[in-house]
Amino acid sequence: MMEIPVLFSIFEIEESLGVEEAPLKDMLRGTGLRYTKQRGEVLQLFREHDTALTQAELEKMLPSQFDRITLYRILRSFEASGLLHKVLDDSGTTRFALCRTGCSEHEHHDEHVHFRCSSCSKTLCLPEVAIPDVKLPKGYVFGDAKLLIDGICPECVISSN
Amino acid sequence: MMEIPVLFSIFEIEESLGVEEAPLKDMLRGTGLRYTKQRGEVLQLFREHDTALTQAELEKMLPSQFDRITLYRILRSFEASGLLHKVLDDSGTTRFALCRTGCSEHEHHDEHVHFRCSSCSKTLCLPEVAIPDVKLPKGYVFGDAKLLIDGICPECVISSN
DNA sequence: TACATTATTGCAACATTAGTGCAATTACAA
DNA sequence: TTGTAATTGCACTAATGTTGCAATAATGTA
Ligand SMILES: [Mn+2]
Ligand SMILES: [Mn+2]
Ligand SMILES: [Zn+2]
Ligand SMILES: [Zn+2]
Repeated sequence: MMEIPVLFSIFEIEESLGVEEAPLKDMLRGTGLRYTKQRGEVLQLFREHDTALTQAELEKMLPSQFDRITLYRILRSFEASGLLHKVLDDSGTTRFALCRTGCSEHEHHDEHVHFRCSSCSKTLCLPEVAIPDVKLPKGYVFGDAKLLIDGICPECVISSN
Repeated sequence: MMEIPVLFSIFEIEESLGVEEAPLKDMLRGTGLRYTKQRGEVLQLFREHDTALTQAELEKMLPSQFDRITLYRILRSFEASGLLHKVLDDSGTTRFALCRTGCSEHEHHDEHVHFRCSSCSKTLCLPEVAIPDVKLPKGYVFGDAKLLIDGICPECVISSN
């Protein structure tokens, strides 16, 4: 079959993906994951929000409606490759948030505090707040720690004035 | 109808409930909850364990098999009256543990660390380990904190020698 | 003890979340 | 362009969470 002339450079093609899509591709490929429209949309949502999100919340925000199971598997694969981390909760549903630099498929480094606002019920990552050391009783071997603080977030404090 | 003679004193009746049942009654009534066989069994299980338990785990341990919904509601009512508190988890199911003294339906005082052993996967309450203070960024109002530490528990450390 | 009142239980029904298997489709690299 | 392997969508199943309501049981009072 005849070769079709190249109409666009690779850069023009990347640009045609939109402002954010090319970096998304890099982020995904950097972890060994293939880029798909669905994965791009999910990752983009996490980049637009600094909050931990549930699957249900994501479904409402996604630009294209795709299969629930696909989303389920995307979240798990993102976690496995160090793109997302689970955020502890006592609600019974799983929450994920974007990992900061340094997380990989081998190890997560999200030793920061999470904050849940009891007013707007958002769960925020506070990457600048480290989890303080805790002295465990004799015999316990420390692995890692997760800290969730409940309270009122700055936005809700302001709007309540 | 003829009056039936009293055969047992109130103390003998309480004793006939078994060693632990009378105190259970007191615990429940102290919080305004009625004593029932089902509630007694659930509370007894929590008293026998120093770990946080899921509904599924409780169902396997309960001496009498009663309705799933009843257990669901017992756990929620126990939490509401300050008998149990939720424990952080990322498995997707809710975990409860026995509250120490000082919790009421108005307020929970479980500012202690929880420890999850990655070997035996038990989640233990460490009431003697307080959650350290955390300095939040400007604008955030602190409510309360929950800290879960992953690692190896003393029992599992010993048995791995 | 008997009764009235009110809380609790069990059942039915439904909603949400989790998870697996497999065939069709798509991404990627040769 | 094409082959291969990863990813997706669909069907289906399991587990957990939640509410309404009628039957039942616990408690206080007479
Ligand atoms: Mn985070
Ligand atoms: Mn506890
Ligand atoms: Zn808020
Ligand atoms: Zn252990």
